[in-house]
Amino acid sequence: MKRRAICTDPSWAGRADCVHCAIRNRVLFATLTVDELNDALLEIDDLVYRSGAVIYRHGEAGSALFTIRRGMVKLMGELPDGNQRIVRLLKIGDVVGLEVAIGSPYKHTAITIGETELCRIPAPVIERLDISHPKLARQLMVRWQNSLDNADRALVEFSTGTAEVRVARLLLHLSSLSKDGTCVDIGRQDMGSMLGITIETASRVMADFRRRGAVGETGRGETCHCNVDLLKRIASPD
Amino acid sequence: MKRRAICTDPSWAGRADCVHCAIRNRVLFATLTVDELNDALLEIDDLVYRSGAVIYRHGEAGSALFTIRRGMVKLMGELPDGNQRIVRLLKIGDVVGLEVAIGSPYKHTAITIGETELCRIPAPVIERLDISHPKLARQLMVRWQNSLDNADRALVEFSTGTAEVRVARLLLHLSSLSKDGTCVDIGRQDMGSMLGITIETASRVMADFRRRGAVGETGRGETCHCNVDLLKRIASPD
DNA sequence: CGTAAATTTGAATGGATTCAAACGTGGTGG
DNA sequence: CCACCACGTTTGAATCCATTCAAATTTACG
Repeated sequence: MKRRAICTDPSWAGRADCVHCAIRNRVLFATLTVDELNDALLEIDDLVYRSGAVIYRHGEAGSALFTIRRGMVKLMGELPDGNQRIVRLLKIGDVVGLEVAIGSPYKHTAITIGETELCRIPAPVIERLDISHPKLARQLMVRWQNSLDNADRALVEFSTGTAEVRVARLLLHLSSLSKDGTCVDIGRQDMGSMLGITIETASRVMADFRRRGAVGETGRGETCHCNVDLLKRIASPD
Repeated sequence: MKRRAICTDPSWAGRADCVHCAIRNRVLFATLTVDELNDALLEIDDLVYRSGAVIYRHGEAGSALFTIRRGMVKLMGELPDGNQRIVRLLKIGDVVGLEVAIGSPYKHTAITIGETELCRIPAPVIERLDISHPKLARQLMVRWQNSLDNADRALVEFSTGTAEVRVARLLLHLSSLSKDGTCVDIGRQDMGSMLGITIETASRVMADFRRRGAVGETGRGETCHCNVDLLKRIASPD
């Protein structure tokens, strides 16, 4: 189930437009002017999904793409034999479901990690803006390249080396998303699915990291503190 | 070293334009008209690289992108600690170095597999066409999505499961590029680098496949014949 | 408070790596 | 033409890392 909300950001709660959005300079419409935006505003919803909610499923005809305002989204790739793997983790400012911009059905199943707030942008809005505002096309291309960089990173960093090295690299990646060393604890299941290892191995490595002081508790159960220097040394042994 | 050639395709040898190109409907300029193409023709070179040649290196400022007319290209991703991994294999009709279209430096090191013929398209040509012909922008987006699909596939199919399963899936992928069951033999080194396994393991699996009749010789040393049905059964065990 | 789900830990197994050596092939120079 | 070297491939044996299966423990939540 998903809950409808007209913007839950405290700084501009109650407004239904992107103009005053706190993360506007980081999202798809960064290059559009206020006037240009007004066309699209009426059709853009701000939605809050609970943790573990399915945004869309692999193969569905894509009717909209999304921008992440808060939280995180995992894209799941599925094998013919059933078991699946996390292909990418998307964070604040990232676009979910970019493929609908070229009329393609969704290529993954998108699931939220933690309570997540999304702006839902219907495909026709993109089409319309695309024709009238060539700058948006460039923004879309930048997004595609960004996704591609992430995908390549998942291959090179998160699918190569020992389990220990992979976990270290993932923790470094997650902690780089926030200023301080804190990073969201994404659960052993997701960790394993992202790194191509089992949940038991992920758990063992994390337990070992805790013993060695590479990670520590932050107090809140959802986050953990990372010893960046030590993790870096583990991630690329000289 | 690379050798300059004004189109080596026998069917239109000697011509210096794309209009009569045998694979034009599969490449970037498929949607452009003859008139629209004429602007760009003078600056587009047709180049033949020998096997194992470096087209460009990771981090270089991208001055051009390329279309593959013949042969194959591997994109190498590099880890900070030196060792590298094949991120993607590009085939006929694919674009190499798409990132220069948004002004980015090259994200990989691109190396040819077998003698390979490329059309070199300078970045300014893309920029110019992009402004005057909005259809090209869409073609570029389609290419990006294509690369993304390949990247995701590398993760889900080629980096998950046992070595046996991965090799089977790679052979199926390679054989799907040609009509019959033949597929280019990409060498154990590349095979391992693509699947995240060692050359010894790749060699052992291939030897086993030969014994079981999953692959056979074609006579020429560069290609091998695949038993698609058997490989499919190995690739996804029920 | 009690049940379901996620995490942790242990012990045995298995698959891939590592290190080593043998093999085949293509090219170079005597 | 053949010896010789370089290079990629193949095969073997020992080791190591991750998985599997199982059980215990903790956490989340109605």
